Amino acid sequence: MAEAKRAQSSDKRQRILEGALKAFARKGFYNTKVSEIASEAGVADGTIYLYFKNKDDLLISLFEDRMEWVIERLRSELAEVEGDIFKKIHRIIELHFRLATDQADLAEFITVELRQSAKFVKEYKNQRFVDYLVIIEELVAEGQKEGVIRDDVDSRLVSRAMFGALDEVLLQLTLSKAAGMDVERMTAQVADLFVEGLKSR
Amino acid sequence: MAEAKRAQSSDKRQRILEGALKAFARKGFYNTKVSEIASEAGVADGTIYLYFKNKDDLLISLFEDRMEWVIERLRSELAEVEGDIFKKIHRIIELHFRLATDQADLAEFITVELRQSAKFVKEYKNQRFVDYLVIIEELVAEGQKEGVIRDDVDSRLVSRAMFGALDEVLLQLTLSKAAGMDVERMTAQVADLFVEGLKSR
Amino acid sequence: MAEAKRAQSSDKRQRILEGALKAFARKGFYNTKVSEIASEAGVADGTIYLYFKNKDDLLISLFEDRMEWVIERLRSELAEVEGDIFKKIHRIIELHFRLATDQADLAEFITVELRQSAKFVKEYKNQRFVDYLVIIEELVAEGQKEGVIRDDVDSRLVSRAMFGALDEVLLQLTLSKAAGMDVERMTAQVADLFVEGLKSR
Amino acid sequence: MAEAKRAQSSDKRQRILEGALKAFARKGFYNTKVSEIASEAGVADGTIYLYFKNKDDLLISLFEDRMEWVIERLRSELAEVEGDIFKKIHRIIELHFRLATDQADLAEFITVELRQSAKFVKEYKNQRFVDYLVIIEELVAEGQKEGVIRDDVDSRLVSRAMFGALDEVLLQLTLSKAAGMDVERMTAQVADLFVEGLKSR
DNA sequence: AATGAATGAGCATTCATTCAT
DNA sequence: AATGAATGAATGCTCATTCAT
Repeated sequence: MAEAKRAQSSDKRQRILEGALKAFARKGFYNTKVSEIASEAGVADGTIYLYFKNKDDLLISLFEDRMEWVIERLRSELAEVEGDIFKKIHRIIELHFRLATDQADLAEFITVELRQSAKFVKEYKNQRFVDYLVIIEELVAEGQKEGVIRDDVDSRLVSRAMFGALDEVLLQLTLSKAAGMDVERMTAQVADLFVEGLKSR
Repeated sequence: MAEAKRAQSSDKRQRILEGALKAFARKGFYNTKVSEIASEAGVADGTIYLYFKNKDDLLISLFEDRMEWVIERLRSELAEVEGDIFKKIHRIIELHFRLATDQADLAEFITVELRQSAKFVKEYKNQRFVDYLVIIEELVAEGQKEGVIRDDVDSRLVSRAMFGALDEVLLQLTLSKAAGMDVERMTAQVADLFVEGLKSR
Repeated sequence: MAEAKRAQSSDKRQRILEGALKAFARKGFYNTKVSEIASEAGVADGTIYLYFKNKDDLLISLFEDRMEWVIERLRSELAEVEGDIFKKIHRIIELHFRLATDQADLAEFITVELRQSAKFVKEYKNQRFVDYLVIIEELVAEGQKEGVIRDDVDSRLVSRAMFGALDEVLLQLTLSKAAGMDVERMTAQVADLFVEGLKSR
Repeated sequence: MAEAKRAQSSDKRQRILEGALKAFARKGFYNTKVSEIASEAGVADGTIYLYFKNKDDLLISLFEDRMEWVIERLRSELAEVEGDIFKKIHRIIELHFRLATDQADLAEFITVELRQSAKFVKEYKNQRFVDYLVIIEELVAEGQKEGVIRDDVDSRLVSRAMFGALDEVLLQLTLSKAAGMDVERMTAQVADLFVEGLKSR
């Protein structure tokens, strides 16, 4: 019974997060009413406040939850990659772009809301996002140690630049839902761009 | 007299735009009250509505105005560059990053608000932003025609990726106001990353 | 419980309508603030919008509600009248004038706001008001069929004229709150005026 | 020159009054912006305040001006009437209804705004309107003295009732602009109604 | 006298949050 | 835990009026 309850609770919490994701993706944080999230989640308005402190907290929790999921997936996929650093970079890019098709709402949410949140939900240092960057950063650093990646670039800077590039392209992918983008080709091109840019010569 | 009046009007419009830029950069569009913009600009609340249809229009007009300025500056600086395509790409990056120190408010505004606006002010196709991308795109295309840039990447995709990278790094520069950043070094590194990535081999 | 809730809701709705009636009667639609209605009704400002779409809708709903009540009362009183058509006309007039003393606010509201509403809330065809007119009209038509009312007048025209006369006198009664008015005498005189005017000879 | 100026001034004042009449008739007092009146009159917004103290004063002045004109016309037409009191009553009614076709804006304005003004522009006792009523009242009193009108009705009450009847029918005429109302027939019927009602027997 | 840009008080409406049930 | 009716602070926008030119 205790588990049942927890399961139920957790189920409700998840439904609220999903509702919020859908709504935020569609209309953005500021244009989404709490009541819309509630109705999307199939719960009463007040119920949301049993699981989240307020609307801001809901946004933050959503980041935590989804970024955690993304990072976990990234880590596990990277672990599977056999081959050199550049293969891994390729995989990161592929995974990033795949979001646009696999998880359109999530892609839209991250690309659009990430910046707002970083800036306006002051007390919140988006740690998950930092984690994501660190994965790239460490990969680059590793490549540098191995000598396959040039030494004259700052790995943090590179991770930022790469994330920015990926995110912007993802945004484009997401917004222009219509066009039959060839995700594979895009992945190949962007990966190649960075790989060539990063190679030691 | 007519000119004086027009000058004064235009002056008031400019002051409102500046007030809006400052306020939006500081608190974001949704957290900025019209009355704050007014007081920042030193005009009455109602005066804003003599120059702009509503708060949304003010945001859009601000984009138009500032992006136009940025593009103009980019064009004129690019025209001055002597040397090959890669020198020009270097200059674009330099100019982009210089925003963080020269025009902190503008940098903050563009990096944070650009995405929101692209998405929620649906009827507004941010033409100026597209213009900016096109400049990069054309540069890449030109390089491809000349044979110095690899042929196997889509110039539009590259322009997106590059803009994303620049913007994300700029955001970082802007948020971590810690002066410590060596803009020149960053410019050099990012430029080199892309140049190497783009070179024909 | 469901009934209790509905009763309470309906109670709140009624209180808002009463508050609106009082306020509109006192200061007119345009000079009444929504917050005044709320405070008169003992609810929060926002609560009004749970029951009415907006201020206009509140006005219209108030008409619907009160005119319905007036008409119901008129119908039931007419049903009680024993005697000829003229007795019934007498009763209509009496009832109309009695509003001034029995329901001063309602009288003031109807006499003053009816015209405004008819004209400016264009999409609203004040059906209740038409219903009221029709009652008079049918009475006249009935009298004509019976041969006791002259045939050479249009019953719709007469109903309009009679309503106008009653309403104007009621307005006077209402505005000059000086109690001195002898409602019975007025009723007698106006009734006699119309009865004599309408009689077949 | 002085006359020219005065003429010009007076011309501007008239144009403002005409603009106000048109605008008020179309949209009512509260929904008409001062700037709309100004543009209708072909003057600047501020100019209106050279001729009228404020928007209320403009409304009052418009009443004064137009009612004065109506009364003057009524008096002169009544003076022309040859025949008994009842002929004169007939003429009053005819004149009243003729407004609907001759001066649609004025008719609309009077029927709709009269009541508002009576109630909400507190300091203003609409003397012109009272004058109008008095004309009817005196006519009735005269008829009573002559013995042709029944003695048992209060002439003030009758004047109110008659005005109300006329005004309501006029309102109907005005609002339903479409229907090819037969004004003459209506005049005849309403006049006959009151004449028969008022006759001594 | 005339203008119309500027003002700023005023107000309808929204919506995150609470709390009695 | 869950509900959803109720709250009331918050704010974008309007428009009568002013006043420098």
